[in-house]
Amino acid sequence: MKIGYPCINYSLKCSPNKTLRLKNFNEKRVIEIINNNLNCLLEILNFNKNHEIFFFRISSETIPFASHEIMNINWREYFKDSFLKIGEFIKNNNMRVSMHPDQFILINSIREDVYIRSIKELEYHAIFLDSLELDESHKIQIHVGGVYNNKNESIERFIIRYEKLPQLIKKRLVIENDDKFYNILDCILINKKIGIPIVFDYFHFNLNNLGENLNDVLPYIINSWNRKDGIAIFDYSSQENGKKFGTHANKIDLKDFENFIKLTRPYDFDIMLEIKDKEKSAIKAINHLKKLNILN
DNA sequence: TCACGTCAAGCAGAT
DNA sequence: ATCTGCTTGACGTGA
Repeated sequence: MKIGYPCINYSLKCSPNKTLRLKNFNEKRVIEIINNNLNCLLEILNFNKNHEIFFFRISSETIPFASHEIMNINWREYFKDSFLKIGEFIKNNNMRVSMHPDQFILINSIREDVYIRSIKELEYHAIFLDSLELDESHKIQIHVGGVYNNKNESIERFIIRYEKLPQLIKKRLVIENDDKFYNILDCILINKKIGIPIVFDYFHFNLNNLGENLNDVLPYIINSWNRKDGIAIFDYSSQENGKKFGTHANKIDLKDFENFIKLTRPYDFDIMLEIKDKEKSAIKAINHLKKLNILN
């Protein structure tokens, strides 16, 4: 079991998320920014190593405009040395990383242009992880997508398009149950047809379910991950008190976290903490699991 | 230097 | 038809 957090580290001064506006795009500037982002990523991974954090979500913004037609540098080649260095660091320290493209990535979109752009963006994520020379246990997670007034057809479209994806994307792509549209039962249904692994989002499960039991769905989720995929990935968050239902917590609620851990025993999986204070909660969670003798 | 409107991209639901 | 949340940081213009 590895514990991780997404994209940013507030304890460090650097940002791995620097970007630039499209209208200000120029080659020199974007190279500087990518350099900054990659250096910062390595700095974060080093921080993580020092705090025994072995799971991390890499920001989709690491290479700004990577899949945009304006991108005129061969970034894979240009930053080859950095990629190899970062990849080595991840492998040498037995870390796992993942990526999570944002809400514009919809392979089941009814709009052809959105579908095409989504594939390009997924390709960027896949090439990024391939450039680090990481095996396919390092995943790219997306939601199933839009509903477009017909869920069955939209699931069918997802399946058909998934089957057609290039192998470099397919080998890394995993789906996550979301808070509004595609619940865990939908994900299990899709997994049964195409075998795509399922990221189980515990917070979304609590927000969006049809009354199914956690214990009934857990075996399906765990088994959706094959040997080459690594162990399952779970996303964890809890409700921020006093905020609108569905708002992610600012800091970890250790009691709720412990309850989640107890409810999911004895399964083993890696946990991405989607909590706003990032590394602080990850450190707390790890310490807590050590106290419970779940981590050593 | 600072504040604040805006940023490549979609969808769904509310107004 | 238009706005807002998702989820949040960071850019960069204008004062």
